[in-house]
Amino acid sequence: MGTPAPVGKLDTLVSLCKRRGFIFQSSEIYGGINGFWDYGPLGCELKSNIRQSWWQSMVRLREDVVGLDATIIMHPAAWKASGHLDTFSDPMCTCKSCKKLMRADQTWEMLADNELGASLTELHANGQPDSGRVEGWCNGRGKGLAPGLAAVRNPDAVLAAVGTRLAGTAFRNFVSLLASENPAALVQPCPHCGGELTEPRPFNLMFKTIVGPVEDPANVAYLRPETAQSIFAQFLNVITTSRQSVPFGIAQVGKSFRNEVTPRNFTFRSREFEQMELEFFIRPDEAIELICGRVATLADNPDLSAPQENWGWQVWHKYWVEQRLAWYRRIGLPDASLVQYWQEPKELAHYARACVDIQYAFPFGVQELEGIAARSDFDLTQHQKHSGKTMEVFDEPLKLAAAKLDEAARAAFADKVAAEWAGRGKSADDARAFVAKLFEGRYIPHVIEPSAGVDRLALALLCNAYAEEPVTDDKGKTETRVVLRFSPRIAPVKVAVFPLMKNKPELYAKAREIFGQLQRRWNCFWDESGAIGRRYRRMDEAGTPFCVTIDFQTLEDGTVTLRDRDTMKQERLSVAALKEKLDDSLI
RNA sequence: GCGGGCGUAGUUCAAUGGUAGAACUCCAGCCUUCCAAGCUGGUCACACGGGUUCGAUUCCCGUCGCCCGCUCCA
Repeated sequence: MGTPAPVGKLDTLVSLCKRRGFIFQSSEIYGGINGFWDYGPLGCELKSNIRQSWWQSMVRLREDVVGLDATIIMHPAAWKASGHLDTFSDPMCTCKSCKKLMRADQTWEMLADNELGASLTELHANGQPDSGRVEGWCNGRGKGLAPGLAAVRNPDAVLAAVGTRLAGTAFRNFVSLLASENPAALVQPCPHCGGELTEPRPFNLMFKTIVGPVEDPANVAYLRPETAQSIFAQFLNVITTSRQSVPFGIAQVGKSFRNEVTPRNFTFRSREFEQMELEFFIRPDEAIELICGRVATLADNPDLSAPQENWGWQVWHKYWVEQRLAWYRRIGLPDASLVQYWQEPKELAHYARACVDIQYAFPFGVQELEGIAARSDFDLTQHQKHSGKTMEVFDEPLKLAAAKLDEAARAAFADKVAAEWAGRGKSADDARAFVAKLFEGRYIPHVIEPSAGVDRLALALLCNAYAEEPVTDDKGKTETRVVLRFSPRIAPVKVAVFPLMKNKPELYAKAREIFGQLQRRWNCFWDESGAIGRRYRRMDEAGTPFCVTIDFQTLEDGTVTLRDRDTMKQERLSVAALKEKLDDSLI
């Protein structure tokens, strides 16, 4: 086997994807459209195999996960509840000097976090800036830190104009005075260079559309930016019809849409993309404690091979991380190419308790394939608030466990939970109301969310599979063989079938017969044209793991040759043995 | 959205103010008893739209797309 050559530049892969029919630019005959990609004959098989493998492992092989296939367009209120309507339309500013783009509501925060901000804070001296120092700063250090700041570009005029107003003023006002050519109209400075920011402009990260024939603001709806929300919105229907109870999960695969600022890196960041999401609902830790007496955490070093009754959210979260990593290994991504990135507490969304990114080392950098978040009961709570429908479940074991406690034990438990919640900055009253519900066997489930991108994974599999290797023929001529070493389980075409020669009718007929048999079980490819070696190489570029050739010996003893993509070795075996071998490799 | 670079067959590259050329690929035929062989023939391109010009693939403008950087990434 030759040395796998990593895809150094994405261009080579993009070119192969087009040449072999994996991925095309959307609407290419019209010049293409930025951020949208189509999957050709091989690409759609690859994606289909990814989806099927995911579904198999997440739904079919489990008894505690069921499926859902919801619409892309939902009631707009769902997006209000989820928070997307607000967070996906953040006003953005551009700096007129350095041209950087940033969220308008974060500029002060960014300033507070950087060197420029620190330097200005020092200069501000709690509202008692020294005018000499300010002037010195503008002529000195400020030139490096804030080349765009008005007071740096033009210190004499600006400092004269603001005069004594610098003293005794608040920090933001102080900075704004330095940032403005016109002290009457204060501007907010760019946190990067001190330059003038444009007025905040709205950015719409969700695609809008109109439902119904009348184009009226009341009819605005959105293409979903994630599939997860429909799972939460259908939570009650699924739980009442599926005979599942917490802990259990709802899985969904489907398209999502985000009006990305910058689609980049081939299909990696697309505006239309496909997600594979699981929302796995679990009991709140407090319920586990009532039922089991104690909550298992990672500190207990739990065995993660099979779920246990006493697992708290932390263990469930870790369990899903391990499950997902095992799946990536199974479909052919080596451990060495995967990175587990545990988000720092300050990076987490406010409702998230933990989030792990599973990242892959793409040619353009280590980037996220999947995020596994512990989202507490945030989502269901939001939908409960906005829809007015209760998202509480009734948990019989919990009610029975609570019934065994006497008044004193209940009070002690309530006190303990109230104290814990207070420690996390939550209201003690809420904690007591929550505990009262728990004693009735009721709670809003918490959720662990493994959310993966189909397109990103397809790209990772392509990058991982791509290899170039030198091949020397009998005459000593060396050429480069391009081969996609997909795991057979996700390879778009499993078996290619070739008659050794096409102008021998008996050979041809036998080959067609065998092709017909294999075709019923696997995605097969028929190729009768060109030299046999050429046909093998074509299949190498498509990533087809096996090629079966029917030759004259087949007519005599019924055996065929099976050629292995990776080793290029051949073995001769009967058709029955061939099927068995393929079964072993492909299922 | 901003700045820079780029845009010629499927791919990789030429040439040109006067109707675009090659290699490989692809297709067909012949040949061929296992790794891109050979022979013959064939298909396929100046991203799109304006402008200048007798004439534009070439010069100019705009749009779109791709790449790089900034930015965004619940």
